[in-house]
Amino acid sequence: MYSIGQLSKRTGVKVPTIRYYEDVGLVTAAGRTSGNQRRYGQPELEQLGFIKHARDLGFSIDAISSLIDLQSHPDRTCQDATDIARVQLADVRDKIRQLVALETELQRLADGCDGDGIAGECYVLAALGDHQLCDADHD
Amino acid sequence: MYSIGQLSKRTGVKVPTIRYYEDVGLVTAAGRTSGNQRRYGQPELEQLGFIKHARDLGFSIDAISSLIDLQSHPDRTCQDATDIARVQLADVRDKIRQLVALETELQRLADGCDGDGIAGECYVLAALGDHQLCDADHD
DNA sequence: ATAATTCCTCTAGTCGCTAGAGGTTCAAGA
DNA sequence: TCTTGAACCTCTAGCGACTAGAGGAATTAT
Repeated sequence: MYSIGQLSKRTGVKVPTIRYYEDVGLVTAAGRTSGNQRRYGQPELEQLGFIKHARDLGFSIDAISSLIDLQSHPDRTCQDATDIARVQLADVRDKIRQLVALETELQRLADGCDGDGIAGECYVLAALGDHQLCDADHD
Repeated sequence: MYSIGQLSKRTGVKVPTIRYYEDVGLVTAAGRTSGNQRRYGQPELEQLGFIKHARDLGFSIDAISSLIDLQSHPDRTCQDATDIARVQLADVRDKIRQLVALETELQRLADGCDGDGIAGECYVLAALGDHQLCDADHD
């Protein structure tokens, strides 16, 4: 049996976060000692590991809920889980695409000025004020 | 003179967001008609464009505040503005690095299962439950 | 003049936590 | 057994950057 602190150390999920997950119903309420402290077993450890991994991959709490539902209905087809992963993948690719565009512009921004000038003629400020100066391939 | 709605259309910043920016002091409070409606001129349009552009680039409200301070003190050196941009650039690169790692794993996740199986033996669910199955180059 | 649209303020909600106050329980050493 | 100190408990409030909705007033177009 693990206390919430031990569970936290083993999974890397912070204590208040575990309690938060219980609050929002992502994990089922843990058993308690006579003194009202939470106690966890192996299954809870594994489930929290699953959640941690999914959160690290950027899945929303909602998406993770769906995945957990799937786990507890193993007779349902795998399609749903794959769909959730694909949506997530598309999302990540979109973010990458956007960030790379931003990287390019920020690079030009940071390079355009050697930092020696005065703010009145600063390229960074000018570029931010005038979208024309950038490649305009971001939003 | 523009109403808040016209300003919104021209800048692409939503009406409630403009009011929010005024609330938190990012833009100075607009002038009002006798009927208490906000009215804007060209300088406000340009400043909001600046803010929009900076937000699109991922600058925080705080960072933008600093940049605006710099604009209004054009005698200060450009160094500060460049620093802000560089920090932002480092941040973006870090995010890209992380996302690319995630992309790789999600790709494998989405590919591992053709969606025809049942959830009980779904690769997505298994992979999320067992970090061993992934390249472990993310968090 | 009237009707439709836009505007106003205000409060509360979103997401995924995080921080802090004030109090209780547990585990280990003396 | 007692004591100490760490870990636990609940509860409320806060973060960033908005977004939504209620209820009402002003503006604009017909």
